[in-house]
Amino acid sequence: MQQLEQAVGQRLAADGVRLTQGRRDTVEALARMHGPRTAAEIHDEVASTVPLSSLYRSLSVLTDANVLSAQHGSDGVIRFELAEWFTGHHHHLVCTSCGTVVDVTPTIGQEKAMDDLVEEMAQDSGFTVTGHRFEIEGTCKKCR
Amino acid sequence: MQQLEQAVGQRLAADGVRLTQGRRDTVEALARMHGPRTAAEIHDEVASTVPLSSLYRSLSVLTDANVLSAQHGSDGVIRFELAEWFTGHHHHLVCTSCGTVVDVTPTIGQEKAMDDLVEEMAQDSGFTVTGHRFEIEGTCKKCR
DNA sequence: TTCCTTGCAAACGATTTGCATTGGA
DNA sequence: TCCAATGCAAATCGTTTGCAAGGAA
Repeated sequence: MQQLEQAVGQRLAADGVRLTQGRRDTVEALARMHGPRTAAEIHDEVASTVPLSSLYRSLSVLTDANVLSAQHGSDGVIRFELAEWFTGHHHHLVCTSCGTVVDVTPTIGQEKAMDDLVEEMAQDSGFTVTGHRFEIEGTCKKCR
Repeated sequence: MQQLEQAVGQRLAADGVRLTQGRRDTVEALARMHGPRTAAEIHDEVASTVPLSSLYRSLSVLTDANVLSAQHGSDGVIRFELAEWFTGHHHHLVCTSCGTVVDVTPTIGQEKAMDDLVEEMAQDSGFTVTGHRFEIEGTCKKCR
């Protein structure tokens, strides 16, 4: 966990901002939680030390510094998680009923197949491909 | 356009709701606009006949009836477009610089490959897969 | 009549911001 | 010291809703 903290510190420093206790708590909570979480969910974990408005500010700073990545869910709420340089490349399974999001890590073969698809499909669009987002929609156990 | 209207009428009827003038205007504006549009953008087109709150209600009814599909953008705003039964199944190429969105229609083979990937990746998640969203990120000609 | 629909204004809820205060390098 | 960071309350803004009036079957 110290190495995570150190890496976070460096990324923040590169942006000219500090790694404060509140930000440390936020990153740690998120690391503990595994997967995308809303500000409210994170706040439940750090409420005693970080008020909601400060949490939002931390999340914003951390996302700018590429420590976290943010995704806007279909329920209109933003979910945060550790960026891929830490968690590894992955995709999301989203429950269209309750909004729950679960990480799915593709095998090398799957990712290769996906990259090939991406290249093929973008072929004559004039775009330079820089990445992809793949989201599997479904209904989770609880909602079925 | 009459066939679109008829199909819309049927879908609404199946939900026990009416195809009113406001809803007709909304669908037509969207058909004219090609691609995902926000409520505000649609409202600009129909402001003289449909107040914003009614527009939101129409969009909700139309989405429930599967006449439209809604997507939550990375700016937290909902964008609506004609559902795929009308536009055909497709994915989006998004320019991460200017936000431009281009439709990409996969070939049968590509879509098959994608479906296989989806099934594989969702395998032991406990989710019942209902669909997928695939977004290719890149830089468009203009922004390069 | 019986529902569905509409318009307006007010309510909501997640997120953001102004401002005065605190704290770390 | 100096400027970023914090805490609180108030403001934003897209979206939703209550309610009374209007409309189609």
